[in-house]
Amino acid sequence: MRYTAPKGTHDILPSGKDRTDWADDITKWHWLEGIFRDLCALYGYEEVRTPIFEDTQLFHRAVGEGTDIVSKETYDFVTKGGDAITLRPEGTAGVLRAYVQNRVYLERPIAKLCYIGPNFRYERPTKGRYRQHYQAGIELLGASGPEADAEVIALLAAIFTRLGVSRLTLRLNSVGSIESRARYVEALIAYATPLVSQMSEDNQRRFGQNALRMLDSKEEQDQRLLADAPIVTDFLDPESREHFEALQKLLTTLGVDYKLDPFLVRGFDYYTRTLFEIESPDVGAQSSLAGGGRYNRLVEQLGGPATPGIGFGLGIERTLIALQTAKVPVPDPTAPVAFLCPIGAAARDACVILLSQLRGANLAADMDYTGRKLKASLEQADRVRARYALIVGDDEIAEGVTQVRDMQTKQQARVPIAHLAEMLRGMGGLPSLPRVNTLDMNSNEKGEPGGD
RNA sequence: GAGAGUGUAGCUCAGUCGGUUAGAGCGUCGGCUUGUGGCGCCGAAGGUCGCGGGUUCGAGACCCGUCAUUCUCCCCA
Repeated sequence: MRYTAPKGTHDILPSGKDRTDWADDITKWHWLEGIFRDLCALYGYEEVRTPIFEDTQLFHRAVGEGTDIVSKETYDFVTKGGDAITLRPEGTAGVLRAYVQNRVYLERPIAKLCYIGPNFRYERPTKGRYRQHYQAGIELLGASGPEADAEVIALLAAIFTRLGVSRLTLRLNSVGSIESRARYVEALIAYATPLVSQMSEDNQRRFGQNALRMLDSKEEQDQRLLADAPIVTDFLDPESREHFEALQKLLTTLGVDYKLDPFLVRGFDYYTRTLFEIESPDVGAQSSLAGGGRYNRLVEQLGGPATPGIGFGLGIERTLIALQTAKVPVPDPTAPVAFLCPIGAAARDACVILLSQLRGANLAADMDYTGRKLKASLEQADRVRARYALIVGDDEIAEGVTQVRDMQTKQQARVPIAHLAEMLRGMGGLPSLPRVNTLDMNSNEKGEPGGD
């Protein structure tokens, strides 16, 4: 019996080869996560980590019983102790639960939180859709003004800018308050009632269950029938309208491009007012890379004080697929400064000690353990893209030196072991250049810092 | 939940009308210097042809089943 990863899950592996999918390549993940974390710090968002499972009721209440996610896509189960728990299908509910439970609002009237972690949905996997997928997201709690919306959206846009993706669309909509949305849904149902019999099977079902979602249909007949449907934004209450208009002005001021889309509807019930989504043409049918919106009643619903909030979630796998398709350049993973190439058994012993000393001096180093010929060790040094190969044979041991070979220039120098760490650190980019008398190691390229 | 496609070496894939010994490129390992890498040349290792059954003198190929996987619908990140 050979085991395979469960359906809809995937392994993320060391990269090296560009043949792998980026969504399976750990260096791409590190890169993306690094950009996300840097920007969160820049915008003042602090990380929180919450459990990957919660009481089933939390998700059912927060996300909405009628949504597809809850009605058919959650991983629900009962523990041995009889508790009903659910693997989290999205990030916001758990973060808000933690916010309320720990009374974070008492210390931080404005709480700016970010998170990154796996979510689970039981659905049929396709390109860019996984049963276990990762999202990076933020939540801004306690601020109701349009500036908060603008900041959250600007941060999202900044992530993609820094990643280097273009070819994206930011779609923007407002569904208004719960009351104005209800009025709109009523009007929509009134409009659709005489037409519903001509609509697709799916939309007939939605008509009864979640009329708003009819707008999301990709069926041509549905789109035609709904072309003259009432528009959500015409039903906004005055405050929501003002908020929405102010947000648009702010986005324009900030240079964030967006496209108004009154048909944008999202899968969670908790949204109020602002809704947005980032779309890419590069991920097959799963074009939505990130999405979010405002949820002014959710904290209250979860037992906290009435607190406005807004946030987004960004699909990491999907974003990586889009980056790969768009051939966005990604920095290489860091390489060791030194790779030790021992010649003979005595040299191997000496290299083990030397290796340990280099690492103790905070220099990324590695060595050949296979006992192969020097040629093969140098090939290995080349393969791991080491900046220097350190060649150690009986001669070098006798003299207390190593041959330091610059892998780019092929220049070599005998360097006393006592000076090795100092010299490598200097060549790693720091100022203190060694006074080694032999060949000049003229480094016209400034190397990648060897350290981390 | 529904539909379609694909499973041959570590990876990407050829394999004709069913024909006897299973193919290439890349990768890996070794040789081309006694201790000097990238390019090139030579060589080797590596296969339950996803698995089970069936048809046939003969199956990697055809049929059935099964598992895995990919894509699409639904829905979402």
